[in-house]
Amino acid sequence: MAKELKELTTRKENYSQWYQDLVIKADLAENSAVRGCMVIKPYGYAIWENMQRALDDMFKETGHSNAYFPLLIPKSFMSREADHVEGFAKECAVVTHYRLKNAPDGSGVVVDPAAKLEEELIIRPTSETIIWHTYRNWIQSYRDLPILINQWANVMRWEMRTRLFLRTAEFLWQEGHTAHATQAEAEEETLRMLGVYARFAQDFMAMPVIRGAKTASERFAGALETYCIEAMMQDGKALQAGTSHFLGQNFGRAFDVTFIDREGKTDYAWATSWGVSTRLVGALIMAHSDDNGLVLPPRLAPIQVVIIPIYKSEEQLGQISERANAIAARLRQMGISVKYDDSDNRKPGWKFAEYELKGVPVRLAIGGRDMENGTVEVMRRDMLSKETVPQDGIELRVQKLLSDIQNNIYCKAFDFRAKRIVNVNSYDEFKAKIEEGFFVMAHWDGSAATEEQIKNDTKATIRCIPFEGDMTPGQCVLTGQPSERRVLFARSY
RNA sequence: CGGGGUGUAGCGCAGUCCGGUUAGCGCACCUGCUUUGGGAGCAGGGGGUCGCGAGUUCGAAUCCCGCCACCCCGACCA
Repeated sequence: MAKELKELTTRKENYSQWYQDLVIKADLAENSAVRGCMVIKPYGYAIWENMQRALDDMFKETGHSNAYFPLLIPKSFMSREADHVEGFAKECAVVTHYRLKNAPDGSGVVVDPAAKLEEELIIRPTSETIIWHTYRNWIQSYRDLPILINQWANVMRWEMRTRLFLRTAEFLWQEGHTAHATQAEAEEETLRMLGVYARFAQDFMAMPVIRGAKTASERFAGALETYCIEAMMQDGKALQAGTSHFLGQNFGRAFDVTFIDREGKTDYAWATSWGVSTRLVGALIMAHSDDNGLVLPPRLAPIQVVIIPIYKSEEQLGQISERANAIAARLRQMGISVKYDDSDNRKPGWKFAEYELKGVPVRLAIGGRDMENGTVEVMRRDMLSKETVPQDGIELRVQKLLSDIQNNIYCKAFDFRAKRIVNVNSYDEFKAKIEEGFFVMAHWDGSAATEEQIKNDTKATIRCIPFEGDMTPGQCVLTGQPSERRVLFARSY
């Protein structure tokens, strides 16, 4: 195994340490000088850009448009919706002044007390309030509805503890905010977008997810119903990978957004909001990586194919480059992103290890032997297996391989999860399986008190009430009270 | 905000207990030669407010006092 990777703690030893090291070694991101904020480096950002592109296409297909709303939100907006303010107040950064001045004693700059804002501004932790304030002016009639808008933005939540990509004080995300004339339409939209997220996770991230509803205590602040997709990381912990909220008329009422319906009656608009964030990059890493580094699904990999020459002289490099560039050009014509790495300050072995660390799905190596035989060595990252094949027809072979890899990574993640989901019927078994890192399907009596008790005992929370699965009634694993159906418990990030 | 830990070259660390030459090692970087099919070898070279401040001392990375920053483990969360 590679030298530098040996320095990494192994996945089993300390998973979260391993994760952080990997993010840094693979050059995705680093901690910044600002508390809890992250610098996303070019390679990490490229993954996010690929995610953005795919998601944005899906949003367009479902009729949404992008727009942009202000970063700063007047403090008073936050208090318009009671649950919303309760949920977010404790993690808001607040702008109180608009000017600095030189310190009288020459020690630097200080906040100018004379420049105190009459009303403080909140750095958005989410944009429901500013957006619904704006929608008020956009909506008069049912003919103005629905409004289907998405925003790509940064938000800030002053979290106590942060972790690269998974939880940072500032993060990048998209937030969809829609307004509808009827409850049914808004509910449909909520579920439609949850479906978009689930498809994105499975088809692009190669990450199977469980769809379901949050319990009342885990609901988004101000929502009537919160749906989510939950994914299993390789340490068995759950990661909430996306949420979609049915907000009812709460924000319509709070911001006085009314419209005249077909019958001429006035009603409040119905709302949804939904979002995914740069946390997905963290999810991608934790779902697939192995001890050699990242394993990126081809559909999101910034570099899908890397070509590495193995040469003994400048002259030989010239010949290999000619061949490699021709292959690269044909692959690019097929829409495949290719890097030809002929840098001469690294040896082939170093490059092999480096691109494995970075999760490049396919590696082609061409050396003197291959030039004589008309072959190329193909390595697939997901299996770490190599084979030597003819250069003729390599493009189609690579194209097929990329799709095989995409598929295989998904299957691997799916199998991993399947082995770690279990039905349990006793509290002892429950505790044991949670401790082992399982997703546990268990009966719950529906009360917040039980949920809380289980969380205190085991650190496991109800991740969701799944849409699919065992619907037979039973008895609560803690209290023995009647339960309509099993729900999903796990420890989570 | 509680409990633990760490600050020494771009990165990773040793040295601190028990004060004493010019502060050291690995990686990276620069130069040269040999190498190149799994993280190359040799030789030479550059790079340091030892987190900050104040103290003890002939002498402080090391001891005392104060401060700051970051990391890990909890409580909070996309």
